[in-house]
Amino acid sequence: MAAAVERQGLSRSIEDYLKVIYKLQFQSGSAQTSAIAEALSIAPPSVSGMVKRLAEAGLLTHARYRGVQLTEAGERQALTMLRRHRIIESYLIEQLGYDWHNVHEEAERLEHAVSDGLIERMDRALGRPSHDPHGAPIPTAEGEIETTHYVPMTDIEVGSAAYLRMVADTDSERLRFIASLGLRPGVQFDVVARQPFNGPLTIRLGDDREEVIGYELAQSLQCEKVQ
Amino acid sequence: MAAAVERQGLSRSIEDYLKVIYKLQFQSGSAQTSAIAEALSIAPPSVSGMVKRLAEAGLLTHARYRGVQLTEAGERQALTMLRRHRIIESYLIEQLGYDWHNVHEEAERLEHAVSDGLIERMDRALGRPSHDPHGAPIPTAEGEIETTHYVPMTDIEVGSAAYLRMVADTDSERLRFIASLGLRPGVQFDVVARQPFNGPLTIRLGDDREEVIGYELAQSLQCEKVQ
DNA sequence: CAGCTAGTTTAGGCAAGGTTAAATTTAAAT
DNA sequence: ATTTAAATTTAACCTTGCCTAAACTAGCTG
Repeated sequence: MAAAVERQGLSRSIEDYLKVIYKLQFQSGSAQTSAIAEALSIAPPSVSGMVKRLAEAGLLTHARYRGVQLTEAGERQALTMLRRHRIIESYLIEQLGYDWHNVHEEAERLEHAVSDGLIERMDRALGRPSHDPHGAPIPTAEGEIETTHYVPMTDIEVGSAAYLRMVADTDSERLRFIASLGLRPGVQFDVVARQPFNGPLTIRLGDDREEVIGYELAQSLQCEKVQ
Repeated sequence: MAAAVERQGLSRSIEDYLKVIYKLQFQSGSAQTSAIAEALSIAPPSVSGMVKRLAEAGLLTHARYRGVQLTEAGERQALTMLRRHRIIESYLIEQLGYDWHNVHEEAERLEHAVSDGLIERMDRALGRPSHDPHGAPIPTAEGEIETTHYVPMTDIEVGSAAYLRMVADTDSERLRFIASLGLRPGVQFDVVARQPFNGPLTIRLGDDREEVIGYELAQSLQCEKVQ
């Protein structure tokens, strides 16, 4: 079973698989072949092949025709990748003048090339942040991560207040638009109106400015209700 | 002939080949299969195979059983890699507290992952240096490079003065030792004595401190004579 | 409970970039 | 002018990670 668990240099591909599987498991509780393929933009049979190798390497377990489950070793590695990605994004924004919306691609490449030592130095230079600029929690070097599940903005009732906590970092155009509305992780707002049939929400921000937000966009904004 | 010259994403391997070939050509005027293999720590037949592909891609020309010659496209790409490597090393040392002797390996991985945009930002943050901390010239974004050939310390006559200009960045232990002697690019010194039969040199530094330097080490220290 | 569909896996291939062993060529040395 | 040693190339093969086409479950639906 636990064949070559403790190897150091996992390939770029393997690192990507583990990260994607972790995210799928976190979101929907399971990771299926087609979902992995979709997320990595590759064909499903390629996933079947890789999954077999990852299972042999002890990084995940696999029940035929059912999904896939990361082992502890696999999850540890996935969290390492998440930590790298989020620290790199933070560093590029804080220290090198990148914008919110154009760090993802750069981090996606760098995360496979940096050493733990470099991540440690970046982390120190940043003052050991707990979250990245998109609001995503940064796993610790020991592999611990805050697992709060926020709620989409569409779940906030009219009349109640909430904080915006997290936005997905993957879609550059979407991020640009979110920023143009003055929305950032941490801002507080009230939902003042919403239209039926998955219509847009109207929210009021701290400076009494009101913004209208389409349903789909609102779904992607992870929030926390004010008590 | 000039098949796929203008492609954007060259593989890691190809980038390494081009860089190594450029360095060999610069040092000894030619790049032979075995020298390339040696520099990349791979077997000579692997080089033959790759050389064929690189020639087809228009990155170099190849005369059977003779060496290899970069084309303009190949040289441009090699200089891009050199620029990346040297800016990354500079950045790690200046901005992230790395030491002289432990940046090479990290830069060797990062140089394949960074975008031109990131290099530009690092360059700006550093104040657009002309040389890296080992004294190596940094090619411009346009692919121009200072091609001064320095002389090894062993070529400085007893009694004359010179500047240390450049040290190789590849050997970590050697760099550590060089630093411990107080030697850095830019320091001036006099050669006060040398033993025959490739024996050690004695030099005097600015603060009148004298140091004895073995022949082999002295050969690796690139210097410029004071007029 | 039989059948269909969607999702998954197997089979067979391909390209990149390595390997070792054998054949060639160059160039140096008798 | 040969011979020979060293360097180079060719041949045959391996691994990784992807592909398409075809075969196979699982589980819903009638």
